[in-house]
Amino acid sequence: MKVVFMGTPDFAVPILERLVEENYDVQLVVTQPDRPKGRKQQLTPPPVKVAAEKNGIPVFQPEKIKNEEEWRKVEEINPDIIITAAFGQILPKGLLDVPPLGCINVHASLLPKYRGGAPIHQAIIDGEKETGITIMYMVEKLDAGAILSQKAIPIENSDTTGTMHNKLSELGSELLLETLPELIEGSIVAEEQDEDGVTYAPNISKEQELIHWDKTSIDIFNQVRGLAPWPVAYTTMEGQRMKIWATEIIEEKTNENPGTVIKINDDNVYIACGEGTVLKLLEIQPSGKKRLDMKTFFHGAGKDWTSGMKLGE
RNA sequence: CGCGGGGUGGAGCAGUCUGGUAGCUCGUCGGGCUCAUAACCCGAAGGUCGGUGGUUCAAAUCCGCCCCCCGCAA
Repeated sequence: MKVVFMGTPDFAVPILERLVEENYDVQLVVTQPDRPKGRKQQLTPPPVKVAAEKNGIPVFQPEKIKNEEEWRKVEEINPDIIITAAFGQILPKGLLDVPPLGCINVHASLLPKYRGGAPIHQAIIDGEKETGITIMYMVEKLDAGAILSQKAIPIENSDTTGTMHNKLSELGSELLLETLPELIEGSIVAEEQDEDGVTYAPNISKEQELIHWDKTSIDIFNQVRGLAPWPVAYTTMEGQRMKIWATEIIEEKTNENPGTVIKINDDNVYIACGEGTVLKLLEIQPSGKKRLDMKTFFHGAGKDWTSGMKLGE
């Protein structure tokens, strides 16, 4: 059985690798073109490309798979199935119709919730207590196809997008390997998504990275861990940008205005949030500096911090 | 050549503008106090000040080139 795998970032790598390990005949890996990355704008291959080359699988990097001359190249392989995971491009109808077993996608949410490109981030930002993996058929509309299988896992308070990303990537590869045999046998029945339960998780925008201190400590706590380790929530201090990597909710109330540094003792810093709630900072990163825990920060650049200062200005 | 911050004992920083014996908050090690301690007191070790070339009687500090880290932008 010929498999074509389509994926791009780290999330897709374990999924591809497990397929190869289980001896699925992955004949072609389709991934995004190398993109300039970082300060130096260095052309960097996507992680999936690296993994594919390591396994000696041919790689195809179309600029736009929508273009017929591009997807026809995939058709030439005559794949029995196309499996995607965070590919980053929408497959055109013509290509969706190519494989006899269909095109299936490994998506990091419990569909119909969180359709879109940032399901893990959004679930955590929303304070969800669980999320999961959905494997579904692909249709023209984004993440809207009939569901083949689904598996949930809890989101702990200690989880961030980073930790969930790893857990879900692993869960995704497991679920895929469980689902594939059933799909091939035809013993599985796909279920249409409940359109009433649909929510969306579009890619994180710049605005979502800024912390609004008038939100409650719980909301900010969730925002911070939902954006860690990428792209990371930030605030400002005397005009300087400052990333917030980790926080802790404090069960106290305050009358201070949101954003005010209300208390500093030793390495503990408490910030007033909305509705009188309080948040403690654990790890921050001033612009141009490295990520520091508060104790370390106060040994150096944070020496002059005093209560009464305001964040977000 | 995209914009900007930075590289100073193990950590985080000051000192650079106005060259002249390298400092702060911690950590480490030894000793003391204590029932005890992450607390307190006393003492010690530890730095070619990113690299390289230059200016100078003298360079962490001024000038040139290179390397690395980070924030923004893409």
